[in-house]
Amino acid sequence: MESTQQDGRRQTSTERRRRELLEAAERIVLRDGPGASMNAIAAEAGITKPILYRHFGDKGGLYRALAVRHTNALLAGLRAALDAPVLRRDRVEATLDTYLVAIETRPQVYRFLMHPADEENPAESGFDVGRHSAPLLRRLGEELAEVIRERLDLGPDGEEKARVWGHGIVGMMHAAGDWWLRERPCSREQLVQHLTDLLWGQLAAVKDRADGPGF
Amino acid sequence: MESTQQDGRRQTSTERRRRELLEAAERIVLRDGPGASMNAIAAEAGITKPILYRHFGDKGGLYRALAVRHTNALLAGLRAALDAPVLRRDRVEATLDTYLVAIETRPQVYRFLMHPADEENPAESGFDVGRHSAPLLRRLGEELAEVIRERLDLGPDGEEKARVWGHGIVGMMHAAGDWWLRERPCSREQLVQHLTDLLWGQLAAVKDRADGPGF
DNA sequence: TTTCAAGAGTTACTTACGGTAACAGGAGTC
DNA sequence: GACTCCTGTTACCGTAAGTAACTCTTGAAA
Repeated sequence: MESTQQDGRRQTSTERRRRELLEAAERIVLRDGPGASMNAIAAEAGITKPILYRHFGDKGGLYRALAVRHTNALLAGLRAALDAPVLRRDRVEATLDTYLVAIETRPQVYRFLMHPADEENPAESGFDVGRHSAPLLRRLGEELAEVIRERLDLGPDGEEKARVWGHGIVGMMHAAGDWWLRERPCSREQLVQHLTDLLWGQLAAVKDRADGPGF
Repeated sequence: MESTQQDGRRQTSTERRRRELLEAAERIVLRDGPGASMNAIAAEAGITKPILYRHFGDKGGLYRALAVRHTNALLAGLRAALDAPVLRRDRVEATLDTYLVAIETRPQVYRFLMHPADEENPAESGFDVGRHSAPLLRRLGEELAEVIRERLDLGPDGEEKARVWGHGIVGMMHAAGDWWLRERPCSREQLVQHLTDLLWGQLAAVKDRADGPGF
């Protein structure tokens, strides 16, 4: 009994330490971008490199641990919007908006999670670094595919179609959000409306221009 | 006159050399992935590092030059499909298919252009490197937005909507293509059909499942 | 013909970063 | 008291980006 409790205490102790290290890492990554060095992170935590390596294996491990944290938070929010008991179109709008609010309110975290390149000063580290967008986007795509599959009646090849749509819609949301966050050409509400219009078939329904070639 | 000709000859000479270096770089990048070292590239070209730096400034410059090459080739193909004098739906299908054929036939080039991480052996270079997807995707999005704007009558805020749709559709194509290329869950034709169905408003039109909650 | 300018090329170096021994306390446990 | 485990250190290795300083060749111009 006592030994079990002891093990428990030790476990929580190392886990707490790990959390502290992750928080230090996060501060530095938010300050220096994904190119932050292990030395810098260790210094911020008040220790030296080898401890980081003992906790996270390698730099990828540390970054993965950081990414998992934020990814889980984002996914929880999206799941809630996706499961809301409202009309389909409202649900789509709510989900898009949830995602956009997330990237709008914490752009640094977003850049870390999604954006590989063009960080900070281009003279740094030669070219670029960091990047984990692919895993996150794939997770999002699979989640959405599952929701689509279990909600919609897509006929014989519905399984396949649901997955294509899931990844496609996530990609649309991601690319549009990335561009919007960079250029801010319109309000969030307008962006959501435009995207929902697109998903609601307006591309097929809208007329050709009078003056264009118009096929 | 003679001096002008001289300058011309010198210019073409250095440009030819630059092209040769880029071709060597391409061979190595295709062999070693985006983590290819400048030393390896120089060796492949039969020279040493400083020459590469004189030609391209830094590693980013070299990679950018490589990316521009392929990006231009891809864009030319897409523009042709986008401008074909056929019905709108056929044009959309042709454009999607053109993109998918490109990434299917030269996946290594695609990975280099788009994909930052998960290359090769994960133990290399600590974490990951390379990446320029953002510039390419942004260019594609802007191109598509222009086509949409000049072809379709989108009403008062059509300018804005065209840009949102351009980036959104490109993102959809990219994400779906990336996932498809990795998992190959269906034929290219089926993928094109599913994506076109999505863009044609099937998400709005399709019925709820009989057994689901069905909002 | 000599001279000059410029490009191609080299060796050898610096700097920085990821990652790894090897070692030194300190706190609980048998 | 010896054992073990965790935390922490210093000092190092390998590799890769990027630079400085020098040489060689070539082609034009005086």
